[in-house]
Amino acid sequence: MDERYDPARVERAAQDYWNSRQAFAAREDAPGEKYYCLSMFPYPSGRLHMGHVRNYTIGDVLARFMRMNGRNVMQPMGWDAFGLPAENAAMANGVPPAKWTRENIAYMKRQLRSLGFAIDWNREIATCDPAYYRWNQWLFLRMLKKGIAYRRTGVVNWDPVDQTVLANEQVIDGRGWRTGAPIEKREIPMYYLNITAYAEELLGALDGLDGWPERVRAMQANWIGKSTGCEIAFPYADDTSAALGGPGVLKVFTTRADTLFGATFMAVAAEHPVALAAAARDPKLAAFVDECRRGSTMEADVATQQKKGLPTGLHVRHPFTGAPLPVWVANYVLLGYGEGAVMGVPAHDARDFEFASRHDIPIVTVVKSKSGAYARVAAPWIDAYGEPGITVDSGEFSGLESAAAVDAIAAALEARGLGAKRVQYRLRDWGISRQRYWGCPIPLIHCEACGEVPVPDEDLPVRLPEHLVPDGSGNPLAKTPEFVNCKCPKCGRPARRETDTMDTFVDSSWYFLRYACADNERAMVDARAGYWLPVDQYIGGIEHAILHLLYSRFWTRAMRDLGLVTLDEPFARLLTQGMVLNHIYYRHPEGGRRTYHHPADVELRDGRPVLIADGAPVVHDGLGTMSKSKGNGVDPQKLVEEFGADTARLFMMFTAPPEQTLEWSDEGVQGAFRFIRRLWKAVHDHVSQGAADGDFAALGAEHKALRRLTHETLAKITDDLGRRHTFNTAIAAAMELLNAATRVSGADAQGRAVVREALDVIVLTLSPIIPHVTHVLWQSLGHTGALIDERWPKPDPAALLRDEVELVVQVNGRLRGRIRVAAGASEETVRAAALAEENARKFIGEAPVRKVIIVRDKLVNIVV
RNA sequence: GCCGGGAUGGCGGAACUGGUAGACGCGCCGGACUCAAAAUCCGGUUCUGGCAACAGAGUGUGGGUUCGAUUCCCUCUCCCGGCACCA
Repeated sequence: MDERYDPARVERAAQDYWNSRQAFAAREDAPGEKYYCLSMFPYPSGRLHMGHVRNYTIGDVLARFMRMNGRNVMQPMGWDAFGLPAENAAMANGVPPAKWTRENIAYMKRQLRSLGFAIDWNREIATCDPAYYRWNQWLFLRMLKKGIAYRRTGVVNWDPVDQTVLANEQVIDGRGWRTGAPIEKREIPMYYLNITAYAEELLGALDGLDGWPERVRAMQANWIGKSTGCEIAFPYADDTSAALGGPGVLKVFTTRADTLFGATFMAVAAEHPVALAAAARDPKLAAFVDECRRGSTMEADVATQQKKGLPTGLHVRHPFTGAPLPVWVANYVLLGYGEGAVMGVPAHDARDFEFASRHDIPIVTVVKSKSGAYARVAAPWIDAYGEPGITVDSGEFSGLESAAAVDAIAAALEARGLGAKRVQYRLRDWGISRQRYWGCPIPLIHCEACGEVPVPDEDLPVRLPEHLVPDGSGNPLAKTPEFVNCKCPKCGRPARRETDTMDTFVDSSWYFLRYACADNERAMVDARAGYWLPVDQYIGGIEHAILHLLYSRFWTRAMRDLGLVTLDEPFARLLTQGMVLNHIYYRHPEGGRRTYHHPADVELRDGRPVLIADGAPVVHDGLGTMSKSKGNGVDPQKLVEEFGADTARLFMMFTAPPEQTLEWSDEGVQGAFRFIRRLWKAVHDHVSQGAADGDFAALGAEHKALRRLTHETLAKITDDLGRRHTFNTAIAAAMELLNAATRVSGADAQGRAVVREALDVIVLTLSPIIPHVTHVLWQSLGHTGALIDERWPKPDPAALLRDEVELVVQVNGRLRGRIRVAAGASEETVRAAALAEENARKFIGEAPVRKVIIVRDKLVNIVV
């Protein structure tokens, strides 16, 4: 073998071997239990970034590990190819999104191949291919028929200058990102998927997802947001009946019906009918309603904005006392949640308290919390005011515990027909219509005579014309007559094709099913999906913890209810990897724009960051995700060219556990490269000494210790890779073993045998992480078979036995000494040895020993 | 604002079920090799005191439970992810 490690040569050799044998093509009839290993597919933005490298390396390590453990592994890859960035690139460069996207895919595919991932490229899909998205359309029509999809109006951001709908991220401080024009809200017809019908099931099934991180399950549960409460109807007072043209009720939903007697006002959303009716007669109110409607609908904005309100002058009546309650319009009440109206109980709700204090609305205490001995709620607000307790001043419902009061009040309301207990979810239905070009067309035709008509199955897919270039002023589809103009499938008269496209979350909600049968042109899924699904291990960024994963769980169930799959949950186990960060440095010249500088161009002088080029200081802006705008990205391509794919993979896996954020470090890359070179040299030195045919029959203490370490390390790496997914500690253990193996005196036959065994174990167990170099080293070590076809080794129990163990001796929990005792020594022996330990005795002194705690094979704690 | 997560040497991190804090790597310091440098190899490296043995302090803040807490409970601070049209 070569004395020098040459990554380019090694990686070409290994990849040529795998490619020539189609080593990673997955077959349904191959032996072994199936293992479907899936990493979230990338958006083809142009170049791979480090987050991708990290994501796909994690998946690849698991896929290769499982393959060596006898599993029939499938690891596919594809492209989340529709979306906004392609339209932005088109506007900037005048290139059609289709061309831009396909070129990006070709380039990124080459990059992925260079990293040596064990991917079955035969199953590759791109969501922008008609062969894929036709099934979006096909399923959408079935959902429409079954009532899972439906049409209603929804609110969008409207840029009045560009005459176009903007995404939330294109709205900056309430203005269009390109035009700077104040954004208006518009209500337009859209299609929705009835995910709320599945809320209960999606919530309940979280308990069974024990292969998912607890935090993701918690986030999903909170997102679904089930609350059990009470619907309460407040009858209109005469003024409100008059304004709305007849009697009626104002409905609210509350989880705190026990505070009903503390309600001193009502608050409704700006779009609520009562608000609109009042605004019609009051210009000031109309202006306020208008202002609210212009404001952001983003939850974060709504929650942090100043709470504002105006009285409508109208009233409703308390359902029990009949007392009139003023109705306010408030900007913190959303039409989309609950009934679009809330009852204001300032004494027991922090938000209502703030609102009432500002507007001089009375505060009436009706619950005494068990802990707080207050008689009356008064400023400042304390959390105890909002806690449940015993009701007071609540008529016939006084003196009850909150829970009992809720029950009693709900029953009384129900008897009067003014309310009932009800379950409410925070989750909203999923609006999938996008007024954009680069997405999957919604397969509907609008006919003046027949209304909304589905495109017949035989006409699917509705193909997206690929030559268009968006210019930022509306959806180019709508301006393309050959797309829009069509015949009504029902009556044959001229009709208009729907020009909205689908949310890209639709594309990603079922791609994992399509990998199982990507070549099937006749059906969306077939029996092979039954074989491969569910995904055994899904790997992706934590930023997808809620939306993508929840939509996929819903979509899978929808397909189940349409009889296409028998699956409930698509992803059995989930690993959410952390982001890849790098330092951010910038300069901010007077009156100029910030200029960012790459961390590689910055060094520390006397603890202060300066630009190497001119030695003048730069500002350190902490750590952030690698991005073009912050100028702190590192190109995986350069990394692979300079150090090789194995170093890139090793660095990613070693530097942090997968779920944590990972900090980029050029020195860390060097360290990873150095380790591979050290491993190469160790194998080279070993094999250049000739055969290693000694046996393990009568080893000396030093060789016995190395052999024990070899098998302890094997056991640890197996556990770290297979169960804990802590690749960093697995690598650390392999490094320790290499350090020990290169230190042992291995010139004699037995020494050579134990060193050889250690090297075999290191090469085998690191092969999922650094597959290229280990592929070549395995051959150098004299093995004839290919490493990828080897079985994962098992530790030899005999090698793990110890004669002696070292115990820590503590006095009152403080470390005072160490003792060595025979393995399996009795507690009495251990106790006596500990009490005899010299340093420990100094600390025991004359004091009587009160207790001795013995933790087997670990420590003895003497309590005095 | 709400929901979720995090904070350990100079740095990334380890300590898995309450039991030796700092594995492994980086950086730094010293040495070997070299005409020299790079590379490589060997040794040291939490802080304070001490020649040393050893002692004291120490896991973001303040408190609690325990023989024993980085780990469990409460409080606060700061950082990160998500908040429904970025993907």
